[in-house]
Amino acid sequence: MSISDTSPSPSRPRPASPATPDALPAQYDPAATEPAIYERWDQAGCFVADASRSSRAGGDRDPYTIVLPPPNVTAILHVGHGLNATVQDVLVRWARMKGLETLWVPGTDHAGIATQNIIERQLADEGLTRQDLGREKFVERTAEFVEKTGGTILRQLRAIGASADWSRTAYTLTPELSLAVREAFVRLYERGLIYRGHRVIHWCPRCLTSLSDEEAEPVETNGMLYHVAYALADDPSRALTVATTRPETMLGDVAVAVNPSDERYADLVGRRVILPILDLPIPVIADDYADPAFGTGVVKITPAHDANDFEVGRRHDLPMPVVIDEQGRMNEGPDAQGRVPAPLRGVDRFDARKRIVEQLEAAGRLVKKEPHVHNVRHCYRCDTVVEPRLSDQWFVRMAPLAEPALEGVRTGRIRILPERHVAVYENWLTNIRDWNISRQLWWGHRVPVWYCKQCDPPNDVIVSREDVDACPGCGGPVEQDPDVLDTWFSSWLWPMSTLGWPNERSTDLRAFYPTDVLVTAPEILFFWVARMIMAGYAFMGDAPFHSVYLHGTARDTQGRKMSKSLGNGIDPQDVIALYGADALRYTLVAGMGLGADVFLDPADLEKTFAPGRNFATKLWNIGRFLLSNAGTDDVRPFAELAPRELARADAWILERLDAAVREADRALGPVNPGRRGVWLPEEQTAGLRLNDFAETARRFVWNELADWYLEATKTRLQTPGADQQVARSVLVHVFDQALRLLHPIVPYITEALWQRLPGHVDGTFLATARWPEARSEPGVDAFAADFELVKDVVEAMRRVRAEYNVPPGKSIEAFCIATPDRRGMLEQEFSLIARLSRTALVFLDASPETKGANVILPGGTELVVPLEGLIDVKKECARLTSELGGLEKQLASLEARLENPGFIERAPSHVIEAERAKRTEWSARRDQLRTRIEELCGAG
RNA sequence: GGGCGAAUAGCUCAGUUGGUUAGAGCGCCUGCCUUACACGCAGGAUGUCGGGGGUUCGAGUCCCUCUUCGCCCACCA
Repeated sequence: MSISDTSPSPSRPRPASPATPDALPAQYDPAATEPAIYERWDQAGCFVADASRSSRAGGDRDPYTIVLPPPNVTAILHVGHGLNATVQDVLVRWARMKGLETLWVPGTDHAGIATQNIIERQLADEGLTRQDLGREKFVERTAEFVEKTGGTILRQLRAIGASADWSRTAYTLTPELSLAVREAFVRLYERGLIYRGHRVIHWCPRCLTSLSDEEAEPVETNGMLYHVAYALADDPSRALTVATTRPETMLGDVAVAVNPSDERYADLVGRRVILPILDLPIPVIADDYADPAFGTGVVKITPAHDANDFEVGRRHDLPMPVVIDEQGRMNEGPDAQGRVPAPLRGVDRFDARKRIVEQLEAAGRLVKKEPHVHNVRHCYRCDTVVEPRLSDQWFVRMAPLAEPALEGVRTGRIRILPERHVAVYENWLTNIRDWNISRQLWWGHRVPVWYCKQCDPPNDVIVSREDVDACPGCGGPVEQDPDVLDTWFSSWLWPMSTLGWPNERSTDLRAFYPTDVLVTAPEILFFWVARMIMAGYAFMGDAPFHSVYLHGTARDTQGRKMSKSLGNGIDPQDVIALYGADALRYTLVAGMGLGADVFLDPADLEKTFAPGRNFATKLWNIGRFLLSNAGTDDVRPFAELAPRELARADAWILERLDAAVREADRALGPVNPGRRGVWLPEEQTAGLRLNDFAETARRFVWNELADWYLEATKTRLQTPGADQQVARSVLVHVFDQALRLLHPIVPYITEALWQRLPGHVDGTFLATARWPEARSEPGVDAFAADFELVKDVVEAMRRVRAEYNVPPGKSIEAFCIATPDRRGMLEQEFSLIARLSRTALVFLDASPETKGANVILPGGTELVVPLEGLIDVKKECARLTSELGGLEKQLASLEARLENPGFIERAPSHVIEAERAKRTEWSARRDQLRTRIEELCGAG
């Protein structure tokens, strides 16, 4: 029997490994392994949470809950989702293994504008508009589309290993979640926090809807500043020059404003100027809004098409003519009264700008135009330039909601990581503006407001949790508000609504709310995170989570954000197909400091994901080694081993394992703030260092377990006897623990290997196995520490061999001078050292006469390597002299420090102690070095 | 305009309340097909810690200042 070697190395034919029934294929094949493993986890219900086990519902486990930031229901997976989901999965798997009742709620968002836009594009291809279809048909069609194609992304998340509880998959438009939306609206209305406002809002002329402030994104734009002369009505020889970037809006001008303190224009206030083109007289008013330092200090006032001008208009009780229609064309709206000249009617706003500038020029009213850089807001969904527009919308009064949300962060109930975002959060909440929540769309939650068609006044509003058929006042017919709610009005309820709110007796809500960590990108801190916190306090009286983890962005090698439009994205599925989900996850986690961006090269997936792929291969090969050495026979249970049976290498690797477990727990940090529910100052920024966790685990497995323990144990494993059993037992135990440690990052390969470990119980999964715990205190095991000296000696010998080009196959001898206890230990480890360094130690009581390469190790152990014929005495002298020089310099500054009265007086005693110990150590080494130099080079 | 942050090895970044000779990964150089692994093994090189000033016995770490880059907010028409 021989193992199947599917891919023989091209450069060297490999002999078959020793035959064992459990031997693994030489090559790990993620594509064949991963889907099958996921299927088994799923079928075994590994990811399904049990509310009754939560300590909040009478169970004995602390709950741990994460809600997935719901991707748009029409989204397809990109690397940003992959990053986001990987972070959550690492945390969730870690918590699950730590024994918490862990729930990761997945789901999707109906994404009002985004989804509606997709369907409208489809219709456009068919030559139709949504109006052609009608509202009901349109919504039907969209729902069908979502039904058919939606949720693709959730299936894709499974492929990357996301251990979400799919039995609880949520969607913002289900009846349950729609109920939550209505409840929230009605409660806020009843508290007086929702109102209908008539004001200038951001309007997207392409999506034909209003937008919130957050949805209208400022884009720096190179525009023109036009200076236009408005002649005085009573003195045509004089004119006021106003500056504007948007001349087309002058059709809606109702005044020009100057600052009340501006002496240049003091005499003009109250007089009138002639609005060019229309030849309309409009007043000159005084208002603080006009900045004397900007331009000419005179500003034209267009209340219907500028939010600031609107405020000025209100203060001065000015008319507010609308001159641009919903589509962004010049047209007569309310109050316009002939302000749009016939030739301009129906002309697009940007064409109209050109024409008006031409007309002004022709009329000699254009004083000058100059380039001007300013921010222009664009629709966050379609990038169209947003039009400020006067209209009626529903608003949420935010200031009262912001108060507890600010308090929650200030008191440590919620922490935001990285911490620098706290300032941004506080700044936004302290200056918060009311939230426009109505959208003139068809896809979304309908505003739960009805208007009676008969009552007087006719627009009396009826706000209701249930659908309304007749006016409760007069019994007459009613009409529902045509608008839908902002998508984020359902998203901000997500942590509650997915768990059953508003049903406050819902088991899930009781067992799992508040949730634990919210993992997302900083871009939606305001859109979503801050609003969820507000909703949590407003409706549940508590924060929805205790930690906000804001991760970085995936960028290409030039630092550009990965995006579809730039074509510099990476499809996670390509990476999974090529190298496996584990390789993807490992690479992302290892490359991602707290809040730091991840740099990936879309042009070279091979190189980009090599760290993950290589690491998976390494793990696989350790597994192969283990199974071929310990895979067939029964292995002694590790717990039965007596300490005195252990070899130094065993003690050492066990100590390193404990250190790795401690470090991993420290990197991931406290799971939650504990019973107090409030973070202590010292915990405020602790944990969630996924890259530190990955590095700790990698270092342990690769640099300690594979590089040293495996190498040190090979002979023992191949020599039958009691010690072989000990070595096998330790090896299996340590690898088992290592797989547990790594499982949150690379779940598939660790599960595949773990299930094949000797002693594995059928039907048990690493995904639900217990997280390792450190058994020992750091640094107390002297036996383990001995191995460090063995390592030092081996490394020193390897260095000497490399430096003097000793052929790898050639064994050499080295003289070793050491204190009796160290010498005794090294004598016991003679054969191990000999094998690892190909050097035989010859123990001497004093320095040998022979000249050779010299190494002085910490602790006074000295090695002299004769190397006849190879050693260049001059070179060796130079090397030692330079080493001595460096040491003397360091020693001198150390001495100076120790003789500095200020240091002795003020430095803490442990620092002084350490410095003194260092001085002793260094002096000894200096003396040794001097002696060797004298012996070696003294004569010459 | 306001606020926040960053500047440490070629690259990406650690560096905890000031206290060993400033670290890691990747990359680079040298040698090696050593029966788990060449997706590997062994060894190596590399930093006036952005500039200047200050506090201190002691500064990558604290303060000031300058420079250069980010990010967020904002009503410069």
